[in-house]
Amino acid sequence: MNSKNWITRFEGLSGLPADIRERLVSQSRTVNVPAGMVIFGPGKSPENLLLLLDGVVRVQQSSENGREIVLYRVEAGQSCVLTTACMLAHEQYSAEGIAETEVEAVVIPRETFDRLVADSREFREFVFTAYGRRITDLFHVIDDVAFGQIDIRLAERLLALSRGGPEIQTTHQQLATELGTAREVISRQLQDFQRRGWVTQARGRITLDDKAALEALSEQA
Amino acid sequence: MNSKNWITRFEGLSGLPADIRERLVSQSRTVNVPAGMVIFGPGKSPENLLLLLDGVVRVQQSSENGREIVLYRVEAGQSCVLTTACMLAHEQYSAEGIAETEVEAVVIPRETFDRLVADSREFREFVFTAYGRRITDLFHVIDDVAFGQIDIRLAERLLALSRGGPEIQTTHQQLATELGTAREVISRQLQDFQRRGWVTQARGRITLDDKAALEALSEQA
DNA sequence: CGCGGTTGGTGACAATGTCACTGAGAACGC
DNA sequence: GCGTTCTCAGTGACATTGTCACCAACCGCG
Repeated sequence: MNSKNWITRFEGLSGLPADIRERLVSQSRTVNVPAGMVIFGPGKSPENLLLLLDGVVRVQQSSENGREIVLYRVEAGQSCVLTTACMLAHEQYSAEGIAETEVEAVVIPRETFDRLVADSREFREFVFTAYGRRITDLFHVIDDVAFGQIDIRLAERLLALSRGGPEIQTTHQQLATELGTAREVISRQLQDFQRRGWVTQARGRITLDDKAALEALSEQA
Repeated sequence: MNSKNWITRFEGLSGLPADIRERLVSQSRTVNVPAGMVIFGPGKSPENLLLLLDGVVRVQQSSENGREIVLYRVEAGQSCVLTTACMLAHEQYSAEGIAETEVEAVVIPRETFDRLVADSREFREFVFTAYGRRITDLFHVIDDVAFGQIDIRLAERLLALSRGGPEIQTTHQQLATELGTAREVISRQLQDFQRRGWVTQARGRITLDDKAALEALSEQA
């Protein structure tokens, strides 16, 4: 990614006036982060706003007893905005962000971010729109966890993780973390799906044989 | 509330420069809302930022099957910031805000809000700090719902709702809504607490007889 | 007083989570 | 190759929480 035209990759930024674009580009830099790296987390508060050019960042929360739940994912073309609230509020984030793949991102320093918010209505709109989406995501998580049934949630998540291809590389434990439940629960549900011929399992790998059926189930939500 | 000095009631706003304070006061107005009124919700997106002078707004989410859960409360001296993300993002809020008591609030129009964010670093800090708190609240809700045990959560909530006095005016159904669970679950837990001598129940009313015990339980979290 | 709506109690059962343990593959060193 | 060790998955027993159907006590009101 050597181009200065990364701005065009962000829907909400394309309308920025030239001088603001100039500042965005000149006062930021791009970084590459290896897969698996913890980008921010408890005790490691984010000092910058990240705009993802490539890769995926998974944001999850851990509880004391060791269980975890995935809150949302930040994908290429999106930004880690929620961290800005924490970085400007100097507050401790209880969630952590992990590079799920190799990640390439634009780093905008706190100070630059603040000035852009001050100087550009379009940038403000970009930021608050991104906030709105994330907050909606969080509401959805709460709804799911509080009221959703596991089989439906699992079907949904399998489809979301499959992304076109029919095969998913994952363990039961990882799926349990996705949904904030226990591994055994996932194992049983997957066996149920397998009995019905909807999926095939192998060690560390799940094949979706009947996506239509999974979709039908997930739409009962 | 006839005073123009409501600004002093907001921690984060006291540092605003004189001209900004002037604009805040002149371009806003105060409203009084009766208890029980729905301030915003699905199909009724908020058009303004609210700063609460007095009273409490309860923000909750409802699912299709009729169950509900309380997300957080906005109290005097706080603001309904999360609505700003939705109002600027033109996005549909799935949560609703209800005046839990009579409410007196300052109304800041969208346009004024946007300009204040642009022109004042202190105001930006105020806004993002408020965001940070709310988001932390949401994380806490997710943690609770996903991993918390009911008895502990109920004890916590009883203490939070009691606010000094030992008595709470509420029904089992309302408590169920607080925690996103079913009435029967609350009924059983309260009976358990009663058997242990921690609370006394009457129709629509609960007395906390042994707060220490409830606190001990809630701190097992 | 009787009536209807609200509130709370209860038992049976379903769904999910917890615990303890087993066995099957994969990875590694020798 | 061969065993050792670790990760991953399967299982039964049980605890907790949620669902359903129903009843009883209480309240306000005509």
